Formats: sequence, C-alpha cells, structure tokens
Amino acid sequence: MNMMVKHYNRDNMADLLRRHDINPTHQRIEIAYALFSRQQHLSAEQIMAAVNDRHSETSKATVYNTLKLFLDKRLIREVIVDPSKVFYDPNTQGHHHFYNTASGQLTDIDADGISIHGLPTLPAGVETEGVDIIVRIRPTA
Amino acid sequence: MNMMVKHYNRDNMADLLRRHDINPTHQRIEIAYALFSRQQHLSAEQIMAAVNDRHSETSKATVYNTLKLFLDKRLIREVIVDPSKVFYDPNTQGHHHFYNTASGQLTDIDADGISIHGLPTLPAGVETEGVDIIVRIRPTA
DNA sequence: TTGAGAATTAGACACAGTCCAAATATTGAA
DNA sequence: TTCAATATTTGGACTGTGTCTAATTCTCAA
Repeated sequence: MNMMVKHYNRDNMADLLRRHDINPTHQRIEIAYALFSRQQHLSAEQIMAAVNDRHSETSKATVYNTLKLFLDKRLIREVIVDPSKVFYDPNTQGHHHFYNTASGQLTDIDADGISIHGLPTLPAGVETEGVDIIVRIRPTA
Repeated sequence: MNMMVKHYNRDNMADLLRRHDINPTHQRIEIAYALFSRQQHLSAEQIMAAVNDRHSETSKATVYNTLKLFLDKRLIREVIVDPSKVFYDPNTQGHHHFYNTASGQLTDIDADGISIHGLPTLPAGVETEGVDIIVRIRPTA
C-alpha cells in the first residue's frame, strides 16, 4: 500500500515523474495530475477533456505520446476490458476489476487476499508482466 | 468438456446453430464453421477473410451482425486483450489466456485445476457472466 | 546567446466497427 | 402456388480511437 502520498498536487507530480525517469514538462504534469488526483480509470478522451478543461493546452498527440511514455515507465497501467477504448489506471498496485458489461462500469477489486492456484508454468523465455482478473458481471436476468 | 463433437462440418454447424436458437442461414453457417473448425481465436477481419476465401460471399456488416448474434446466444465468447481489436473464441468452456504483449500471441490456459480464492461478493442485482484471467507475459528482459 | 536535442503540435491518415436504407431471401397463410 | 409479411443481407457512408509526420517550440548547457 502506498501510504506515503495522501494528497496529490502538481508539485509532487513533478517529483513522481522524476522518480520514474520522466522529464516533468507542463503537459506531463497535467496529465499525471488528472489521473492521480482522481484515482480513477480514465480513457484518453476523458484525460484530454480533463486537461483542456479551461483552455485548450494539450494536443491529442501529446496525450497519446505521454500515456505511452507513462506506461513504458510503469507509472500507470492499461486496463483493456472495453472493446472500444483503453482505460488508463494510476493504480499500479496489484488489483483486479469488476466490469459491468451492460453499463461499462469498471470497479476495483483489491488484490489483497486474492490468490490463484494451478496456473501452469510459463513458456520459456518469457516473464510475467502481470496477472489480470476480470470478473464480468451483468444485471440479473 | 464437450466430447460429443469431434469433427465440425457445415451440417452439424446448422444443428449447433438451431440448438442455440439461431436460424441457420448460409452466411451464419460459414461464419460458425470458420470459428469452430479452426478452434482458434479469430478477429472479425480474419473471419471475413476466411469466409470470403474463394469468392466474396459475405459482407462486413453481416460478419459483425452475426458475431454479435452469436455472442448474444452464447455460442461464442469475446476475448478482449488487444487494444486494437476483439478476438472471437469458439470455446465457451471455462478457460483463460496467456497474452504475449510483445507479439500479440494469445494462448489458452485450461481452467481445469485453476481456482481463485478471496474474490469479494458481487454487488446486488448483478450476476457473474464470467471470470477471465489474463496472464500478460513478455520476453525476458 | 546559441544551437542541438527533446517535446509538442495540427492535421492528415488508418482502420475497426456502426449505421442505414435498399435489396434479397424466407416463411407461412390462403 | 401466390402473396405479403418478416427476417436477413448488403454496399457504402460514417464514427471514433488511435497513429504518423513534418514543422514548430521549448529547454538547457556551453
């Protein structure tokens, strides 16, 4: 559990970026802030809207470039559950998801206390990047 | 385990469709046959290519309509691991996936012998549609 | 101050998937 | 068999994510 940071502001965003080997530019700070201050799953489109709330400041290309950079530096995760768009998740701690296929609603499941038994050994030459459990749910029939 | 059907041909495809409350048209039989005879994960584009191998017979709209119908009737499953396209899976038996994020390779993991402990209870008014485990792997660093 | 590398940008582009109204096929009642 | 109602398929325009590129702007060390 990351108990250290209780409150996110633009200053500790810069520190966070530096710690992940990312040059903290204005745009990168805004994008990180959008994700970390909300602690939610956001799509690229939602992030762009959040960042350009008042004045248009950050281009679509930069949003996508930056999200890819953050992924690369392991600052955020991708959540791929919706066939039409990717969600970006500021929580890189182990956790899983409920996904309501009717509403598109995505909810965290804390990984603490969850265990999986019986997974086969990995093929040679590869390592595990992560294990995602997605519990797909729907309104009771 | 579905031990009954060992070999798939267009005739038992029609039966299979009827059993799932699907009117077996030419196009639907071809699409079902493409998936079930291969027993693989295919994208819509791959299915269209398979079905229109010799002569162009089935339109893009029909491929998408039909896949949606098959999903609805629980004849096939969607596998959502690739941000750019959906895969369709003729295997609706419980199973999970290795997903190689570098190559896009998708491999089945039989669900037999795999158990998950500690999942929280479901929110009210919903039921589980399925539990997917995706083990994301990458070439060793 | 300068210039080289890093970052950002607008906008064209790619492409999976959707939508629609017209055409075609199927069915069943008479 | 015929006809009309219904179900299905179709081409093609369209949407919305996400990518690419060449030009611009920023940063910072010398």
